[in-house]
Amino acid sequence: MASFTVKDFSLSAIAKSGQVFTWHAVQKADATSYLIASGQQRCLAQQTDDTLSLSQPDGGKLSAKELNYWRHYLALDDNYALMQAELIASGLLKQEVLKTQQGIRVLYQNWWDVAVSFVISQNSSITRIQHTMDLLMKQGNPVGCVPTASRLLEILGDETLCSRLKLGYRKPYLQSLATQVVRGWRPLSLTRPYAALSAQMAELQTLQGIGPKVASCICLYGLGYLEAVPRDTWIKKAERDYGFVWHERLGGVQQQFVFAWMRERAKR
DNA sequence: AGGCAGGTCGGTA
DNA sequence: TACCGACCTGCC
Repeated sequence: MASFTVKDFSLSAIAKSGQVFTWHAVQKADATSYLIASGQQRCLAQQTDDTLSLSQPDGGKLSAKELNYWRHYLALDDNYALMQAELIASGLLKQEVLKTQQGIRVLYQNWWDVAVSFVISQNSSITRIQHTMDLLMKQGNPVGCVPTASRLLEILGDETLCSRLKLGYRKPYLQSLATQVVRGWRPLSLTRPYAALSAQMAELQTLQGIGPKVASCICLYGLGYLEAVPRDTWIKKAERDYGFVWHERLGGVQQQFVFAWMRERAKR
């Protein structure tokens, strides 16, 4: 089992931050672990204070290559102290917001996982999204991962399997998306590394069921555009009620803290 | 019980 | 370009 020393990092805060639906919490005697899926890979992550431990789902050792993959996925290479300092210095984020939301990171997820998750997320609730994703991932190959595009088409075509998912009007969207990907469609930035956000956004929105919100999610969570700001109901409320404006380079990171802050204060 | 939920689409002004 | 209702269905 590999261990990292982390600072101001929190698996549970990330799990609750609404950016990822491919984690599965596993309650153990002493702590909470998370089974994490990304693409065709899975790992087990556990945190005790400043120690983060990563292993294979069965507890086995991860290879060096796999460790690199998960280290990047979990944004362990990003300098959040610096990014937070920049956001504060810009005047666009108050210390008060950061203070109550320590430990959040914007993950570097697999873009397909994000696309599927957030097409499903539209006009739905977080608990329902999580439930649907859990069911869907049981049908993945390997089991526990988001189904590949071709596997997804099989599932959607199987009345028995599909009816359990209760996708509603999102089903044709997923069908169309998966069909495009099977035909070889890929996000622009994967073939042209420095594609501008606006170009990538426009291209994503040509797909059925992907509007500005979902496209932003794919850009931020799945393609590494830290400037992309998904404007959902919470963020629109933050703009309206508190006048938030987004940092031109780190708007997506800023948005993630604001989102958590808004949801937390709504509980009171 | 009935409205709402991390939106998108197609139609209208 | 901007706004509006419809939309599957589970959950509170």
